[in-house]
Amino acid sequence: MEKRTSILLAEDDVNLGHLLQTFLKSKGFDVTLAQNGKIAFDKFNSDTYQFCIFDVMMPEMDGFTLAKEIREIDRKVPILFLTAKSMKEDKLEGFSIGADDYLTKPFAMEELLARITAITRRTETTDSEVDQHYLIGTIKYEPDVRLLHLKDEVKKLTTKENQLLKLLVKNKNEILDRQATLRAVWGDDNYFNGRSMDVYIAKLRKALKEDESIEIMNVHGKGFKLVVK
Amino acid sequence: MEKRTSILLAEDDVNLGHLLQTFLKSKGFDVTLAQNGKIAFDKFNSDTYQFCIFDVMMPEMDGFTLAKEIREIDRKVPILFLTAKSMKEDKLEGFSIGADDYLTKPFAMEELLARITAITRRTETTDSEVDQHYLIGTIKYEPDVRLLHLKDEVKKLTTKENQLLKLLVKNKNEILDRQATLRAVWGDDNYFNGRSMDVYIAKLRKALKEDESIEIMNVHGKGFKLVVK
DNA sequence: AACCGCTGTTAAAAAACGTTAACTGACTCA
DNA sequence: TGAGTCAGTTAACGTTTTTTAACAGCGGTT
Repeated sequence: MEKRTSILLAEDDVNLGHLLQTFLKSKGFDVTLAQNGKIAFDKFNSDTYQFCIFDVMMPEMDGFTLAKEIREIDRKVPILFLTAKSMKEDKLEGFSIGADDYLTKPFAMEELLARITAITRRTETTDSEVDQHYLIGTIKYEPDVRLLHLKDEVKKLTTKENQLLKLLVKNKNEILDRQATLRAVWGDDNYFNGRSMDVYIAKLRKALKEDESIEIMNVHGKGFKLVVK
Repeated sequence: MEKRTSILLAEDDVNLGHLLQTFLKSKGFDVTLAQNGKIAFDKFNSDTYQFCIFDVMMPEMDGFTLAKEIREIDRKVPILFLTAKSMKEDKLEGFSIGADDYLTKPFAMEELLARITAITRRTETTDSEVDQHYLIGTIKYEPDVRLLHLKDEVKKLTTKENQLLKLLVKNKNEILDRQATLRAVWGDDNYFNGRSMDVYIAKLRKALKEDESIEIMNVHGKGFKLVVK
């Protein structure tokens, strides 16, 4: 079976949105269209994307804010901004957030395609296994199908377990920020969601405890860190 | 499992950042990318790195300031600067801070690699065990897993105990500056954090007291010094 | 000696986290 | 339609970690 690069496209202009979606699909990409930043953020956190294209100006949540939120939990996924303004400050702000590229409207479709392929070629050597799977110590983990291959069982993870573990794994050996995680997985970082997250951390620890070398350690006041000795 | 030299790369230009990250990863390094100096400083203080590459010009906190802060608490970790300017004053300022090398943009990837291997070869003789562990007198200490191997117990250190002890050990036999430590571990050097630090010094003294030859001595008004007789 | 800022230590208070179990709402399926 | 299941949240209780308070001692200065 052949899997394709999936792109998350956040664009509030429905006309342009559909146009781009149709074009990119015809070029062999899986394209998910989100009407605004909030929807895009939710989609990013519930599925897996290899690439992001964000319009800068959008209702609910603009492209910059969206990118900032995403960068807190994923420092690698390529982000390309679309903007009507060509102001340099905008560009600077975008790049300091962690943009990989920029395109000023109006632009040619082929131009967009060229940038996407340029960026994906750059990143695909290292990690971009399109069929995502990880090894946590000796335990195989497939986030896309939410499966954890234990010694004598294949454990099916729930949505929340999977979202949380995916973030931990993507940020292995680094601190996964508590607030950012709550916003990404629970949508809001209030007290109760915090407690809920702690419950899920306990569940994951239990699920992973068959491999002694795996530890989800707490960094007081900051977040959690997945370490494998 | 095989552990690799981990590099902290502070670069605000995401294009270049990813490019370098990808390249260095392909060459066998663990590379953590930070978008600006502040993020880099936090990462440096919560994880362990064998090498630093800092862009000089960055938002939030520039490469020189970052290096200065780090040099106050770690005088050994190799720092290599990337700069667009080739001005001699810059070079001088960088070297006076304690830079190990310099690279002026644009540069060839292989050039960077050559400098890194040159520097790591130079320093690895002394201490660079990639799998970090220290001996404080007779007590084994593993900062990455926050463990202190005492005579008849393996003590788990808390986040703060570990951060503080790591700094003391890295600055063994030298004065660990009070203000710099507070900024590194507590983020701010106000009065209460100072008192909190004194409490933690007391805790560490208690934890290490089984080995009579270890002493955390105070240097009035300056800071603390870990000495092993 | 008298003073004042700095440090040592212990205890209490306050947050933050760990864990288990009860609860809730949604869905399933006889 | 109503018992059963399941994911997720909330409650409850315990523990750990960190901060703040309180008091005592120390070091340098005048």
